[in-house]
Amino acid sequence: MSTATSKRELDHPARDEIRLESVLHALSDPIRLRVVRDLAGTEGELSCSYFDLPVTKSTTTHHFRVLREAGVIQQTYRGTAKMNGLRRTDLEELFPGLLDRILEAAALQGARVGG
Amino acid sequence: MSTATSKRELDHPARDEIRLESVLHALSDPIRLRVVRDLAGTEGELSCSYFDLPVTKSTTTHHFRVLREAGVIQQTYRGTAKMNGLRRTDLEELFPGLLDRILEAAALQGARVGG
DNA sequence: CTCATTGTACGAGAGTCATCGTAGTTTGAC
DNA sequence: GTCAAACTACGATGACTCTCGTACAATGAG
Repeated sequence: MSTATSKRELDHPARDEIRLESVLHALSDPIRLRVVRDLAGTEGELSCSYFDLPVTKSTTTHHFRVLREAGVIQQTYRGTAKMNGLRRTDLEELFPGLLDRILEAAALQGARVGG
Repeated sequence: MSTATSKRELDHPARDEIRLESVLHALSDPIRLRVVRDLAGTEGELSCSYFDLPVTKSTTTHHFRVLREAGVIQQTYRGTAKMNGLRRTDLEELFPGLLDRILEAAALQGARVGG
């Protein structure tokens, strides 16, 4: 099969378990904020290897785990790849408008600073 | 004089030096988020001693400094007191709507969880 | 089966963070 | 000058974070 989902399961917090403080902490790291911005600019999901981050693979794994455990992204295995998607709906229900404002703020700062 | 401002000066980042990551990090701590919520609910400024935080005075000082250095609050001495105010205008110019959304998210979570 | 791709687990190191206690400074009131 | 109130500075401690390297596991292609 071409896009089978593995039995390997990953722990995600339920929607009601997502804490604002954890989300803000997850997004306060430049690398993770960049990942989230890339995810937000894409329809669907992206594999971990899609991102060309300035850190090693182990560190990349770490950052994606922080995002997942904070409830910002949802991860699923597809073959050898691990696909990542924003939990837009959950976040929007819990914290209306928050993600969009943060993304907008990041874009504004990027334009200002030149990142 | 009754409300003189001391010569003791405190370092604040200029508006253009405020970084989104630092603001998010500053707000990702429960105690600091609570302080900011209290400040947001008040017209004008509040002294450090106004807050009844579950930590010692030294730790309180630490948290207010983090908030100040991130550009979230502005601090001035008035007598023996140190007054704290949100940098609403600066934050609104840099990151439109961000602070309000975070405050709203915190309020929603507080209502949900019961904080 | 073999192999390359993709990501994980583990341990370690350097750094930062939240917290405290004690001692000290600054201010205003008396 | 004396004193209390408000806050700071400093050092310490334990926890957590970001980073890495090496070794390992799961998958799909050949």
